Amino acid sequence: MSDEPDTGERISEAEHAVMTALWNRAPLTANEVAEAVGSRAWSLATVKTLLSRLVTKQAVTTEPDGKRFLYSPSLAREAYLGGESRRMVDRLFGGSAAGLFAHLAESEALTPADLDQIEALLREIRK
Amino acid sequence: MSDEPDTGERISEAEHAVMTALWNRAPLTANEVAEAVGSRAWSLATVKTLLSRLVTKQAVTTEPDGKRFLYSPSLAREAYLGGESRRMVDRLFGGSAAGLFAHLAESEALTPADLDQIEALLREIRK
DNA sequence: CGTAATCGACTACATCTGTAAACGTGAACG
DNA sequence: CGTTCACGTTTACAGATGTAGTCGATTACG
Repeated sequence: MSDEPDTGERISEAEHAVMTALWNRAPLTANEVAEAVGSRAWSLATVKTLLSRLVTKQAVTTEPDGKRFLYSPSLAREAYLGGESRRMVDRLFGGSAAGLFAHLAESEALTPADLDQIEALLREIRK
Repeated sequence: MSDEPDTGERISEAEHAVMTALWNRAPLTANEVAEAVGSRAWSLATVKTLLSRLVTKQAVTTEPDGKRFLYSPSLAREAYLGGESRRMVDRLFGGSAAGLFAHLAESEALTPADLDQIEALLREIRK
């Protein structure tokens, strides 16, 4: 029904790490992605598998570059964050962002810096 | 290292639905849980499997009641929400709650009611 | 008492996920 | 020109998850 980045396909945690690398800098070769996600200590094979799966899920596109491929994110980071954070707020707090906020506040999960920024954002919105 | 509700074991989405039923009202029999999560249209067998897995994960405890069991949440809702929301904020927003908030704000995911509540909470915290 | 209903426990099985090796092919190098 | 690299593709496999059927014991009903 459309050729947009398929938002319906769920992206797993490991895949998300790959997406993050590509969101930070793209296009990248498989090797570069492997380096970029270095913290995970994945074998190159693993990274290739994840990239393939992401291509299948249409979250990443490829562009031939000589004998290899350059990978770029097709799914925008914003769209992904939007979907995921909405899912989470829905699932955990019945869709109430205020519920989430209340929880973070109660559990001391908010740093003073967070509070300042949030306050500033609120003022901005209310302006 | 402790006999507390095992926070380490991840709870899946389906399992979370069961936990929600138990958090809303407990103890419940397997049948009652099945009714409580009615929206999911699971067979009773499925609910029983999920309950078993939750017991294994030590997120739910049982108490014999004649020939059957009464199930109660062992893992507190607050603890679960805390863990999950933290995970999400870490994963998606590099640990910045303000980042999450900014995203929700930008994507128009905040209702006026949310804004009011958050503002009130902020004032409360700052008091 | 015998049989049916009820329960939890065990088993089943297709997907998805994490992780990676094996394979085939074309390019680069000696 | 043959062999080794470098890549993408295919295949593998264990563990988690979604979903549910089967089994054995126990209870309740007739």
